[in-house]
Amino acid sequence: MSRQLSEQEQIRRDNLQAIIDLGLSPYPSPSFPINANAKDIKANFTPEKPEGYQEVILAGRLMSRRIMGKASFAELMDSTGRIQIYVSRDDICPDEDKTLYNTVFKKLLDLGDFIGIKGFAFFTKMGELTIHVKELTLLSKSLRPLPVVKTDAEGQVHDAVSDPELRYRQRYVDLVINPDVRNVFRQRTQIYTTMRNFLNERGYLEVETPILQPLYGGAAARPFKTHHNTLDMTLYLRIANELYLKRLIVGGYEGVYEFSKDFRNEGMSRFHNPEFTQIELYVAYKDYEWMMSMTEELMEKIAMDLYGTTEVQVGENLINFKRPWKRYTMYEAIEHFTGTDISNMTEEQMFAFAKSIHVEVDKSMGRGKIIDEIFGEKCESHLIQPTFITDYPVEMSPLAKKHRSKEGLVERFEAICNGKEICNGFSELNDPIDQRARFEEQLELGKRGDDEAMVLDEDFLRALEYGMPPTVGIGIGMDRLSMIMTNQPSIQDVLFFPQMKPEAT
RNA sequence: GCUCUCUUAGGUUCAAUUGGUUAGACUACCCGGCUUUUACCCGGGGGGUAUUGGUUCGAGUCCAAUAGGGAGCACCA
Repeated sequence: MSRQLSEQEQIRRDNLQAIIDLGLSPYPSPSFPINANAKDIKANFTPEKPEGYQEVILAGRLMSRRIMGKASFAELMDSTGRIQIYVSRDDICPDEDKTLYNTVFKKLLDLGDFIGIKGFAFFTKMGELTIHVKELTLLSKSLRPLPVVKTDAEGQVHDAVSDPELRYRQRYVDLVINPDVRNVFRQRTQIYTTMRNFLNERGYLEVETPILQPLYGGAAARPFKTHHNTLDMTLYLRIANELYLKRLIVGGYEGVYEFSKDFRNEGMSRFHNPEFTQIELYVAYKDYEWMMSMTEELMEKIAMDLYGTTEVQVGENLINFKRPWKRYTMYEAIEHFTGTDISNMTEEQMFAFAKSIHVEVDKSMGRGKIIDEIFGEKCESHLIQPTFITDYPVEMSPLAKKHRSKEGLVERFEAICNGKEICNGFSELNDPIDQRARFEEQLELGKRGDDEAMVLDEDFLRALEYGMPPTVGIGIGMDRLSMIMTNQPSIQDVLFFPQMKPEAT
C-alpha cells in the first residue's frame, strides 16, 4: 500500500499539510464562478476597449511561476490555453497579513495546482497580455510533479515529453502538457459530429445493438469469449454489428447506423488495437454505386469541417478528398499496377502469375484469395489519393450480393487512402437461400481449420427469410479514419487509452 | 507468435572518447536575492545508470536472462 514518495512528492504533501494547518482547504467544494477563458481574452481584449475584461474570473492549472520578491508572474492554463497572470503581494494581501502571498503563493503552491483568479486584463511593458490578479483562490492541490514543457519566443518547444510509454499509459499527463494531443482528440470528436449530423440530416437512425452476443458474426476474425453466470452460457464480444443492423432493416427501418465498439482477439500493431470503433451504416433500396457517392460526399465534408479544405496533409502526402474519387475494379487495379490482365485467367494461371511477380501464394488458396493477395501486395500501398476498388471475388465476401453481371464477383467496394483501407461496403446479400449456402461454405472453411471463418447464424437467416429489401451497407474504421484525418502515425495516437501490457510493479 | 531496436537524476529532455578518477548539463525541486518578467535572471544545495546475473583489475558502456516500450513481419480494420 505505502509507496516510497519522491522528494518532490514529499514536498508537495508537506505543502498540502501546511495549507490545511493555515485553515485553508486544499480541495474546496463550492462552485467557482468562471466568467472568462484564456482564448477569449487573448482574442478579444484590447486596452482601448477594456470593457468586459475589467473583472474576469478564470480557473485552471498553475503551469509556471516566476517570483521576483513582492511581485510575480505565472502562467494559468485552462481548457482553452495558457495565459499569463501577474500577482503582486499588496494586491492580493491589502491588509497587514501577507500570508496569502508570502507563504501560500510563493511557497505552498506548486506547478500543476488548480487555482482560481479574479482580476483585470492588461499588457505588460514587454507587450504580453496578462491578468492582474486581485483575488487568488486555491481550487485543488496537485501532489505529483508534472513534466515542465516550455515554449520559447521562437515557438520552439523544449523538453517536450516524447516517451510514448508515458504518453499512452498516463494519457492524462500527455493531455495536460501537450496541447496538440488535446487537439487531435477534439478533431476525432469533430469527425463523429460531422458524421452524425450528415447521417441524421438524411433521416438515418442512430441505434445500439448488443455487444455481448451468443454468436459472433459479420466479419472474419477471432473473437473474445466470455461467460454469463446466470444464464450459464458462453457469450462473445462482438466483432461486428452487421447482422444486427440488417435485422433492423428487416424490421422496417430504411436507414440505420451505429458507432460500434468491436473486439477482435488478434495481433496488435500501429494499425490494430484489440478494441476499435467502426461505424456501420445500412440503407434500404440503394446499391453500392450509391453508397460510393455518399461516401465521397461524407469524407469531403469531414475534411472541410476539420480544415476548411478538402486537402489533408498525411505524413509526406497531401491527400485530396475532393469528389469524385478514382474508381478501379479489382482486376483493373491489378492490371494497372502489374501490367497484366488476370480477369480471364484460370486458377492455375493466376497461381503461376502470382509466383512470377513474387507474391506468396500456396496451394490452399482459392482463386479469390490469390486475387486478394496480389492486390494487397502489388496495389494497395500505391494508392495514396482516395480510390475506390470495386467488384471483389465472391469467396472473400460471404455477406455481399453477387454482381449483377459479372460471374464470380460481388458488388463490393473498398476505399483505399494513404495505402490503407478506410472503408468497406457492399450491396447486401438479401437472398436467404444464397446466404445459407455461403454460411455453409464458411462452415467448411472452419472445419478445414480456418479459425476466422464465420459461423452460421440461424436467427439471422430466419430474419432474411421474412424478407429484407435491397440494401447497401458500409463499415468505416473510425480509428483508421481518425489517423488519416489528424495525421497521426499510430492508432495509439487516436485512442485515449490504447491497450497496453500491465506496468511492472 | 517471430526478428530488430531502445531503457541514464523516482517530473522531463539530453551528455559521458577504445571498457578507465567521485556519471555531467538545462529545467524541475529545496534555501537566499529582486515590484512588469518571459525558455526570466544571479548565488548555493540534495537526488541517477529498468531488474537479475556474468566477463573484467575495472562495466552506463561488453554478454545473457527478465520486464516494459518502439519499429517491422504474419493476421486483420
